Parts: sequence; C-alpha cells; structure tokens
Amino acid sequence: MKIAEVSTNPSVDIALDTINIGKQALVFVNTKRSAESTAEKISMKLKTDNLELKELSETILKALSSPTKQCRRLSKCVSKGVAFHHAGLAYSQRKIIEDNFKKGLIKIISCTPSLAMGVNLPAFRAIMRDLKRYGGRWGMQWIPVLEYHQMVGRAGRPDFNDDYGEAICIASSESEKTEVLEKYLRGEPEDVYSKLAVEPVLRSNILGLISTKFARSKKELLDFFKETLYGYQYGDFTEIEIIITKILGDLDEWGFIKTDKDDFVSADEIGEINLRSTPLGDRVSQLYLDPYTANFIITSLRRALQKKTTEFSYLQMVSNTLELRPLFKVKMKEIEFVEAVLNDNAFNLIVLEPSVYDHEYDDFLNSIKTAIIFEDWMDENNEEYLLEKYDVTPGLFGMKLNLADWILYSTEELAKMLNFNEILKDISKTRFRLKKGIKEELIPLVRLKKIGRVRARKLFRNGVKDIGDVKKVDITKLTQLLGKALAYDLKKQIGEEIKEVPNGRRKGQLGLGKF
DNA sequence: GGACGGTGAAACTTCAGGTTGCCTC
DNA sequence: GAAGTTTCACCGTCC
Repeated sequence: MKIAEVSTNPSVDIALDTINIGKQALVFVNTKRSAESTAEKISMKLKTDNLELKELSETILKALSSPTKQCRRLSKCVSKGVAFHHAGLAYSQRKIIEDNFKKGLIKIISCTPSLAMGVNLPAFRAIMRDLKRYGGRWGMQWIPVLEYHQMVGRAGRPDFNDDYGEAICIASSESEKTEVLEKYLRGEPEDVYSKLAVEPVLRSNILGLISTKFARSKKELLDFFKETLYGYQYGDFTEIEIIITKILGDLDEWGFIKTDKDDFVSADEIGEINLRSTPLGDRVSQLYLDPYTANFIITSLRRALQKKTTEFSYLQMVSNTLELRPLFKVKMKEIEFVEAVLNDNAFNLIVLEPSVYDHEYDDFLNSIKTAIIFEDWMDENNEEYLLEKYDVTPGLFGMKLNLADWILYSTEELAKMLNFNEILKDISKTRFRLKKGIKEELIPLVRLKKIGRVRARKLFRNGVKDIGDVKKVDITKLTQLLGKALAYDLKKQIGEEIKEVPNGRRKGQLGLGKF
C-alpha cells in the first residue's frame, strides 16, 4: 500500500490518508507533548468549515471558567476534526472528544496510552508511532507486548461496517522493523502478575482481613494467601511468611492490630497467635488507607500538636504520602524558588526533612512544589495560572486535588479517633478551602448551594460577604450579579421567600443547550 | 546606526497512566 | 534516546 507523502512525518501522512478514504484513526505516541504537537501538525494540513466542528471547538474552549493555552490548542485542532487526548485534559474535554469520535465527527485522535487503557474507542486504523517509552534510569524501553495488544485491539469497527481494521507500526529503520516484528508480531505477551504483590496493597489487605475477622491468626492469613494468584506466583511460602510476619510486626507497632504475643507462646504455637484489629485499625481499613500512610499521618499529626502549624503544613504532609505519587516534579528552573519556599516554611513543617544527599530529597522537594500548587489553588488562582506557572495541566491537577481531598478527609477522621481536638479545626478548614479553591473569607458564601469559587468571589467583591449580607441585599442587585433564577434560589436557600415577578422564564423551560 | 523580525542551528530540558472514601444537588 | 522547546547568532529590512 502506498500513502501520499504530504509531510516529512509518516504518522501525519497516514492520518491524512485515513481521512481521505473517509475513515478514522488513532495515533499512539509516547508523550503528552507529542500527542499535542502531532494533532496540531495533522490539523494544520486540513481545511474544513464544518459548522458542527466549529460549535464543538467552542464548547471545548469554554470547558473551564477561563481557557488555558491547552484548551485553545485543543479547540483549534478540533475545529479541523482532529484532537489530542491525554491525562492532562480536563475530564469534560476528554469526554467530549471520546463521544464525538464515536459519533464520527472527530476523525483523528492523537493520544498517549490513556486511550488504550481506559475507554474503548475503536477506529479503522491504529497508528503506533512510538513503541518505545522513556523509562527513567533505564532510558528508552520497549513498551510491554500487552500494551501493544491493547493498542492494536482498537483497530477495526465492526459496528461501522468495517470488516477489518489496520494496525500500523512505524519503524525508523530496517533494523527496528525487524525488532518490532520479532517482539510484537511474533512475540509472546508477558505473564500477568498479581497486584497483591505490591507491598502497600498487601499491607492494606492484611489489615482488612484481620479487621473483618476473616483471618484471626497468622495461619489463617497464610492459608488465605496460598489460595490467591499471589500465593500461586510466589510459590515459596516461607518467603511469603517472612513478608507477612514483617507486615504484622509493623501493624502491631503502629497500633492497628493487637497480637497475643504478650502472653507466653512457644515457637511452635506462633502460627496460632490470635490477631485482633484495634478500633483505630478498623477505621484505617474502612478508609482504604495504606496502613503505612495512616501511620505517617498519625506521626505527623503528633508533631502538629507540638508546634505552630499553617495550612501549608498539612498540604505538604498530604503531598508527601505515597497515594499522591507521582508528584508534580520540580523543574530545573524552579529549584531555587521551591527551595526558598521550603526555607520560609521549614519551621512549620510536620514532616521530617531528609538530608539533601538523601535519595528521597528529590521527592521531598516535589512534595513542597505540590503543596505550593495546592496553596495557589486555595488562593483562588485558576487552571490557566497553574498551567502557565508550573506546567500543571487541568486534568492531572484535578486528579491530585481529588486524592488530596480524600487524604485530608482520612486525616480528619484519624484526628477524631485520636482526640486531637486542637488541630481538628485546622484540618477541616484546609480540606474545605482546598476542595473549593477559595480563600478563607469566602467560606460562608460557598456553603450555599450552586455557589462555587467564581460566583462567591463575585458576590464578595460587590459587598455581599456572608449569609447576613445575602439576606440584606436587594433582589435586583442580586439578580444583576447572578442572574434571576439563581438570585431567587439564593434568597430561598436562606429562608426568604420572594414572589417571582411574572415575565420571567416559565417553569420547565430550558435554555438552548450547546449541542 | 539601531530597532526589529525572521531563520536555522545548537543547546537544553523533559519524558504514560489511575482504583480506593463520602456526600449532595 | 528522541522530540519538542528555548536560546542565540546571524542576516536582511525598514525607519
């Protein structure tokens, strides 16, 4: 098969050819940046004046309260029927792209593996530009065969009367071509390994089994794991026993379980030791927290009781948990700035700072940067600001925000269990402000339904600063600020019923949607 | 003469992804 | 390891 060479870039050419034959394609690349630039390159070769696409492009641009450069770039591509797709996109934008690719409106998506892993979006062609990916200190690595299968599996849309699909790998040389053939076309996929083998998961599961009284002794625990895929793969049970014993020791030390070791038991009996979870352990298990993280939080909170803390202290603690990884990385040019913030906050931190020479130090700095970003969000900076300043995309940020909220919720719960009442308020306040992305002064307003950070700030700027002000303010002024429906709704929320003047929108009448 | 803009090569920087809790309209 | 981005030297043009 011969494909017209329109550009110097084979994947662009194949994508354009796909459009020419009236089909759709997915282009898989190995970085977010590549996904964007490839989509851009393809779209630049295209001309369309499709009205539907134009509308779609507008919707995408307006997905966030203020568009980021990422939104603008995506919107521009979409106006030509091309899109990029990766975890950095806002959730709503991802959804729009997926839906409109299914509908056939968007012809090409250039994407990272996010698409192959998640949603099922079949296309006539799956173009695999990159089969290698950066793997840290191992340099560029071939991606797993399983992942290759995921991508190939997207080729062909039986429901669109395609009786076949095309999966195309792009090799940069003759030798690479041979390698691809050997590894992916003729090669065997890797074995599937149990996820239980990851220590945090194992820890959580052991605590869970004890907490639910599913396992009452080490022997019962061992029996359980022997039956799992994990036990099957590990094969050597003495090895498993050593790991389980170590974890039990940790759980005991952290106060999440109790063993009967205080009573005298002989070595033979040790397998029969009675295991019980403590109320604290039960809560940790209910919260789905990794016990290691739970212990980390508790020790940090103990430190918080001893010293002056700020909201930054808690944000940094949260950023330092395993759950939030991978963190936002400190870029070369940011090191100085991040270290300066670290110095300013050093006295308030409740997490011990590792030595500069420690290999953990990098991640510690990353946790500072992540906390800085959270703090900026609480200071009411928007997604556009975060992208410009830190190169943090809305999608990834949203994900971290959600995680941080969960960890702060768990922190709150643990503090309650331990009666750390002095700091409880600070934790809740931090969580609330982070979740809403607001300064302290907006807290009362945001508690109202349908009032988020943007509307609350608007009200505040216009002198409506709390519930009392909402009561006092004239309905006309409120309508000016928020629109009629919302203004009346707000008055209603605070228990003030105002008769609606006629000529308003009738009940059940809806505005025109975007589609 | 100097400000400005375009161009291309060299230097530099960075690199995929996502499940968990709980609540509320 | 490679792509994408930034930087910088160089040159031409215009006022």
